[in-house]
Amino acid sequence: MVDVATRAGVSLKTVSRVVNNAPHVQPELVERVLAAVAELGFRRNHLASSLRSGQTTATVGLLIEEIANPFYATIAGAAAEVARQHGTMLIIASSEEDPAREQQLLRDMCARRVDGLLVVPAGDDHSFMRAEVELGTPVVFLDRPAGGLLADTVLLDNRGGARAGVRRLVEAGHRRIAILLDSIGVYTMRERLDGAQDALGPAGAPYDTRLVRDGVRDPAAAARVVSELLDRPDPPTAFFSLNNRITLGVIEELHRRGSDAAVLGFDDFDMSSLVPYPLTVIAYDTRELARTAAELLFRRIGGERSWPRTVVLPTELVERGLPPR
Amino acid sequence: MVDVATRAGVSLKTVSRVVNNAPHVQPELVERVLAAVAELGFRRNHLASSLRSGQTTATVGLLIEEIANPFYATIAGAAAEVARQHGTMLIIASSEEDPAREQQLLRDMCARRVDGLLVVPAGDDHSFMRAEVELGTPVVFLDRPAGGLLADTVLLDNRGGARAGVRRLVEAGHRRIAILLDSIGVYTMRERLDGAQDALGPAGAPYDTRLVRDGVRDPAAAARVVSELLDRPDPPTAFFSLNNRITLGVIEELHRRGSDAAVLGFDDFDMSSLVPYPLTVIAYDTRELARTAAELLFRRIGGERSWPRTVVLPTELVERGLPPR
DNA sequence: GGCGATTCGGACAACGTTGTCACCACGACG
DNA sequence: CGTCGTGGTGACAACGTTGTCCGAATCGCC
Repeated sequence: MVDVATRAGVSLKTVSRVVNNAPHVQPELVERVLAAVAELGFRRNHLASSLRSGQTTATVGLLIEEIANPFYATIAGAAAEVARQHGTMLIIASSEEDPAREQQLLRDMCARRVDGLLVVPAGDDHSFMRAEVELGTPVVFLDRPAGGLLADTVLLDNRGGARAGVRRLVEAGHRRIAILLDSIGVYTMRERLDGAQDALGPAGAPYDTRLVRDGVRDPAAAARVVSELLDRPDPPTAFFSLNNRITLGVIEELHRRGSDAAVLGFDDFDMSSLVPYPLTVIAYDTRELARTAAELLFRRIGGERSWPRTVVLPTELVERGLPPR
Repeated sequence: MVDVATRAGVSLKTVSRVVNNAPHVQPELVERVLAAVAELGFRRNHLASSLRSGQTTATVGLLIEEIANPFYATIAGAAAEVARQHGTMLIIASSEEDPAREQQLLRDMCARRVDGLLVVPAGDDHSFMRAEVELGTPVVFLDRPAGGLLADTVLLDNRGGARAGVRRLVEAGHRRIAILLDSIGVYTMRERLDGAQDALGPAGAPYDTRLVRDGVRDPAAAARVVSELLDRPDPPTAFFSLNNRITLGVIEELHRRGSDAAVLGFDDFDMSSLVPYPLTVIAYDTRELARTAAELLFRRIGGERSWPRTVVLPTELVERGLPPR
């Protein structure tokens, strides 16, 4: 900027004013400065600018589990769009479900003085962020609640969705319903399982722990579990899979065997039209989840100081076929 | 830092040394400083640090078309992983295929003084970046080449892949091969089309422009085009779709009609095992594409000064069935 | 005990920018 | 004719950190 000022024959400050479109600068000087800027290829240093003027870096951080996962990619896309509308850049980092890494990444983002944070929590204790939050960095949690920290949160109605889906299975006459899940350690899984339990008991369909299988990590594992369950003397007539990776394996195995068991899956499918099986899913709007969280974040950044709130977004039961008992 | 220094009863500089793990500080003073840091909740300001020490911000920019698209999400994931190995954060932005927006985003990232840029180009003129590149910001282009700028580039062998695939169709006896593409304006599409042309001519299979359809944006459009082509008096016996969105629509329509035409698709499918159709695809390793580009970028950031190079990664023909003519 | 070498702390400036304030010229107003 | 306000400009300090350099304390050695 000093060089630009020298070249244009004005003071440093005048260059600053021109660069920031400040008023009260003679049009002629503006011309000269802009010419010098162009000639010297001057680019304003955003770091120095943020440092000096203090408050805003026009950057927000997004912490998710894994960028390549379509669910998180959708979240990132929606968050990036909202950020862009606010003239803000997005720093994205993956915790890979590792609480230690989550903590380190969040600290690093804070060190970069982001204006705010959007977090899909991995760990279950976020009290280490209390200092930052109290110092004024807004944080919005999404998909899962924070642990040990009062903050804005946007969730899906996992429990209600599971309840509605299982209720539907029961209405169709199913009583022996197998439930396959990834990991009971994950909040969303617990909620979905609780929802299923809510719907089973009152309906006279026992919640049979022998039909609940935890630790189903991938489609292949799901297929094996389905196979094993179908070989029981009293096989389930319906399968509720708690995420779409599992649903995929369930369908493959049922299809392979020519079974007509009903399938209910949490999470919708992109290519559901191609799935060779009548499939009912509990769907939700991932973009809406991220958009809601991001908009809440920017309201906080904009200065909104109300009490932290938790928003729960609805799920929808999408029936593409449901074989009765 | 001043407060920490006061509290620990040392000078500012000593705090700086402790915070940066510099040698030659008495263990006892280190203790005191760390205690003060903890008590006051001090966090180093990464902005100020980068500003002062000049060169590195430990941040790189990634510019893609659209985060939510699985192809770009995979790229982002791989790039983020490499970045993490280098202790670097990733700023991700979407150009949405808009050259003007691409330019603005790249400028913005440069203003943030990123250490380097990973770019999937949207526009076809990147000469506006010459100044930055010459000033020392390394840039690596991936998936598509830059326009009007000499820079490192990592590409896929689109042309070779298409050639091999179409050659395979021809070997299976197909002569009337329809080709469906998104937009001829996109580099990768042109390359794939050229590859197909390479393979058709010499094989005595005419490159029939009536069987080439541009502007097929989504699965529904693809299905309509397939339907129309099949209704011709002399329908194609094989379909080559130049991206996987189109492949999806082609398969849907063929499946609906019970047609036994062959399908060759560029891009692999996640759920190919569920696709109710024998499908041959030209596959490639998206993660490898991004990893190669990112590693090249970090070598540049690390100071490698060799002549810019272009790396072309191979594609692979994956046959999951190919009905003969 | 004197001397240089080693070790470590601290004062100061600088990174590139912007906020504050002061200044100047000019016209308006009493 | 003097004062006041206003538009236009610049000098200076400050943001939070780190590199440079100087000097003080300590140590070993002759």
